[in-house]
Amino acid sequence: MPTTKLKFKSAASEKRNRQDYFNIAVSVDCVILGYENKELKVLLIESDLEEFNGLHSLLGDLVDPHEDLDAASYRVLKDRTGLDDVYLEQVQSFGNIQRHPSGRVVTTAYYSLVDIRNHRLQLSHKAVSWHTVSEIQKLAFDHKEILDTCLKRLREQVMERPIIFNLLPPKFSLRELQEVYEAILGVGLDRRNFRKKIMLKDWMTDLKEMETDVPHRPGRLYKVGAR
Amino acid sequence: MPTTKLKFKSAASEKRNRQDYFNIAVSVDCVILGYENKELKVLLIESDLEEFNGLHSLLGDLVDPHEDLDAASYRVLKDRTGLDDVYLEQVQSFGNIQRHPSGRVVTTAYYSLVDIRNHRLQLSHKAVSWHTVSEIQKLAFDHKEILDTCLKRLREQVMERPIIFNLLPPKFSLRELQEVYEAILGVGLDRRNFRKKIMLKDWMTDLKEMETDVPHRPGRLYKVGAR
DNA sequence: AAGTAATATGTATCTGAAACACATTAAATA
DNA sequence: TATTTAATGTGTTTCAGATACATATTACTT
Repeated sequence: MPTTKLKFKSAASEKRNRQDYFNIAVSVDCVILGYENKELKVLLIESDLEEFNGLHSLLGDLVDPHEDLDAASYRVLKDRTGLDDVYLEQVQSFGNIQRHPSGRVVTTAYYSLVDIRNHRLQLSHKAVSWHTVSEIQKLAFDHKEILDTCLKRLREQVMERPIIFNLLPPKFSLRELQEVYEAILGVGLDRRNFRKKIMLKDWMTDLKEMETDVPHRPGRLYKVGAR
Repeated sequence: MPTTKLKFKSAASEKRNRQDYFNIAVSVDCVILGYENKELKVLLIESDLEEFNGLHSLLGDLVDPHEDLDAASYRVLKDRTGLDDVYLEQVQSFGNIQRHPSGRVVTTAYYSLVDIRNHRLQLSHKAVSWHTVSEIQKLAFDHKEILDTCLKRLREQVMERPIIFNLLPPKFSLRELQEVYEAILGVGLDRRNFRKKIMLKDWMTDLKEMETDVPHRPGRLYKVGAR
């Protein structure tokens, strides 16, 4: 705990005392995304606030004064999913006065991509469950806006950086990969053009293995990573 | 001031009481950018903390519990420059434990583009001044990292959205516009290709006027906005 | 053995980006 | 007044990436 006074010299800070400035709580909210049955899913919890009775909300928590902001989002993810080696990226902060009915809370949103079929994934609580992103109409707090903002950022980044593989199992076919892209981008893609484009990026390695248990001609399997 | 208890149910929040969670201060920091003499400039203030003696820092302030996060950044900008109709965009939040030597402060960074030659622009304080971005080596706090992050975002957006015009006076030539792009992107651009590309965007209107007071053939003047 | 459904691959076309050259204009200079 | 200078203003060619599109192949199913 700091004992030194914070020094800020604006008009606003001069007319208020130090205690006032610790009347804002800081939280993180995680948009934890998964992919299953050709649909993008997000992990939600039933809101426990009366104001939001029946609505779901993102997974979040207040930030401990002794932990880094990023660390708080990793903690939420670890607590809720059991996973600690996942992709997590800060998107934006939301700080309207009235966004939390119980008090002033400024939250920072992160999005994360996890493999739903990963056997280490264990949900922390019965009230936590996967929801199809495209079917979500309304969420508690400003969480629908946060979700939409994170999805927009994800769509912008998904062709720029090799992050999508976090949604897939270690071995995957090009068909599966394309279906994930289609679920995220919300458009159909030409298979031949998709393959050329994705192959040029050098994000995957051919495992020289074939799919099994598919009711049709099996495709090649790939793993993430060059070489 | 909320009287209801904040309800959060994680392991971390259960083992701490409410007061602990108001021990994080929230601030905003503004990367206020201008353009002059073919160089990108940023508005800095001399740090008043002993730890950062001699170093400059970005313009920021603590957020008032009764103001929106975005409103706080507008207030900082208004207080420091006198301008209230400027482009301002949130970039990212920075929340490492030790980023502020006097206590725990989570800050949200914004960048802003202003016309240095705007006559309404008035700096609030003698210690506030413009610095050439490319010459900045070190800043107080983590402000160098914040600056770099904002510049990166600016470079990503400058060809996507018509924001660069905020750096220019109401009437400008294509040469001036290109020079601003070159200053931001840090590269030289081909004049003919630049013109074609920028014209296709429909961001500007031909004023049917010519430059005056230039020691060479005068160029056409444009203003921002289609039609 | 035939049918089905998916994999695998190649080519022609279009669009935007990049490279590049010359005529024009106004001011400065001789 | 003619010449020089330095910038404006425009067009074409080339290249790369994106898009549109068709046929042969393979494994399973019937």
